[in-house]
Amino acid sequence: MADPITTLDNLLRPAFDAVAADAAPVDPVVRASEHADAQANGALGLAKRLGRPPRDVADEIVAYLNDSGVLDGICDGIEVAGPGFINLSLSPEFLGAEVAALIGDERLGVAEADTARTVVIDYSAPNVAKEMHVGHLRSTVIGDALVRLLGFLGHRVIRENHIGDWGRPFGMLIEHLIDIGADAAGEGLSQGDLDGFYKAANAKFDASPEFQERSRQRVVALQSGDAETTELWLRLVSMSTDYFNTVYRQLGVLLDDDDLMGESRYQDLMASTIERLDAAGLLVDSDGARVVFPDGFTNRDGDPLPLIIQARTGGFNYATSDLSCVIDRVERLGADLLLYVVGAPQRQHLEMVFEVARLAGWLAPPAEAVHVSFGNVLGADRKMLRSRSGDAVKLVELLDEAVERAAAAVADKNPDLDDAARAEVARLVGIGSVKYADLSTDRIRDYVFDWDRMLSFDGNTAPYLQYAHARICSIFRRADLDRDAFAAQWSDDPTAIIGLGHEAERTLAKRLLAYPSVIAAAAAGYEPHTVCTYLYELSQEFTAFYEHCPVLRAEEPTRRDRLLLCDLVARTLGHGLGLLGIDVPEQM
RNA sequence: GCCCCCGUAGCUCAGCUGGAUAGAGCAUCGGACUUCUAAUCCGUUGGCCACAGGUUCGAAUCCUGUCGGGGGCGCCA
Repeated sequence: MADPITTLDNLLRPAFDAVAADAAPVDPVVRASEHADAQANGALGLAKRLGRPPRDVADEIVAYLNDSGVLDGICDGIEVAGPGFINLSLSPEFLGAEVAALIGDERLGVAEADTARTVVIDYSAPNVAKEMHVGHLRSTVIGDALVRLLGFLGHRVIRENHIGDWGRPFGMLIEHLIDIGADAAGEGLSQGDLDGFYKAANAKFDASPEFQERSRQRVVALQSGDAETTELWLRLVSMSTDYFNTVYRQLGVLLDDDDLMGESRYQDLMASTIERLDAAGLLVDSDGARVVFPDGFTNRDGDPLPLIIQARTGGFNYATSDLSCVIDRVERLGADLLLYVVGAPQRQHLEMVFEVARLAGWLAPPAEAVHVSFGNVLGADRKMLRSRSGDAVKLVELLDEAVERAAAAVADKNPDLDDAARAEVARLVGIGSVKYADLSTDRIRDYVFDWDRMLSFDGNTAPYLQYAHARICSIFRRADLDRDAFAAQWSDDPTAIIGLGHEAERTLAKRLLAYPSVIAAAAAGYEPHTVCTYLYELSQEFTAFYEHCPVLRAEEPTRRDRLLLCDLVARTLGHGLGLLGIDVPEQM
């Protein structure tokens, strides 16, 4: 029940190698094809290497395949076309048996990774006492999808939420907390008015030299571990993280308090980090600051660009913190893959941090660090998405609006649902739409945020996929069949080969079998949108099947086979969306 | 000034480890509801894949340059 493309690739290799008749192995280059079920393109490259006409080489490979019989029962058509493509048609029996083998497989054909890695995924990272806005949406949603995806492949995944809970602003924030009283502050913060709190503190800081001085002293007290200051700081942090948790629950991501690894957690490691850099001979004094000059980075004037480890004032900065973080993840957690789900502007900084970590020997193969970068969320004007007031859009308000809009759509389209069901569907569809819109385009690009498009039931959207799933559930409800029980009934029956008499069924079977390849590709590139594209194609092919192939009214055994196909589509949709952190409704 | 990312249909996007006439959705126009949810489907129109070179039997895909958009470039995080 592997992807037939993979199966063919493996089976064709010996034939290509035999015709090549030398030691170098040949890639058959098997791809899905419009002209057949699959095409092997490798003969063209091989012909070049052998200095022979491509069609002759292709013919010889086909002859070898026919003589050896390796494709007997698998392919019922092998022919050379065009300049030397080898077109391969899969036999219905083979496809039917392969797809039937998925019925009893909870993993839908996806094997666990050969070598499990320990992966730290750094994502979300909101700032204490600051509102979560759309800027945090992408990191949180993409990171969550990667957590689920890599976890499913059997890797040991460690979630880390590197919240901004330390640094200069905290003197100001703590003093403001004291001024207005912890209870009043708690009330405001628990209601989600984090921006109000931050802005008030900031305004006071700008206006009052006396407040500035208090704030400066408070930072010193915080850094020196003053008990009262620490207690106030902890209150501030916990009020904020409580708020973050409500947003995470609303959004449906896995992050919780156990994943918090804020900047403050690395403060005690900083001194030794600097010592180790010094011992490695990497530290250089530059204008009174202690820096490292990794190769390949230059500043405006073309001079070497330093990574500043310790400022002239003696203070540490985020480079130091990020290096300590690498050490912690590799040495304490035993990670061999560090993923940073961080916006594209941080690229140079992260590359410098990674390079210095390599120079210091902290990031030695097989351990590696990857910047999983992403673009901005844009408004209709193609500029950074802003609220009407010009501020960043609050994430909670965005999510509330998504659910409201979905509720209106559901009420309009399916008035028969009762209030509770409608509210639940609206939640799944609304939140799912926002997440899907974020995940369904190549993350490296900016994307345009458009309510109407993401909530549309047409096109590559969450509602379209969710609707396909709901329709399948509806078929089983109509037949008074439990999906799981029905699948279980046939999962161990080797005679339950699914008949694929209609082209739409055949197309669906091939798509279902391609799931493992898609998951592998998505994981290899840290690209959730690969899964989205696949699920959309699956949904389109399902609706074509739905239009052309009656399920319940079909004669046995076609009825059974179509029900099994429906179940596999529903499971694949549910599973794939699940990997993206999106839930599927039973009805819509 | 240097570096990075992006540029595919009117709009929003796939395709980019090179493969046969470049795909979806929206929008346009024309069809399909006594039939498992028409929240759907089918058809139609629409492209010098930013531009110019190069590599190759073959380039949207790889290389170089140009143009356009965005971002980064020493003591904030």
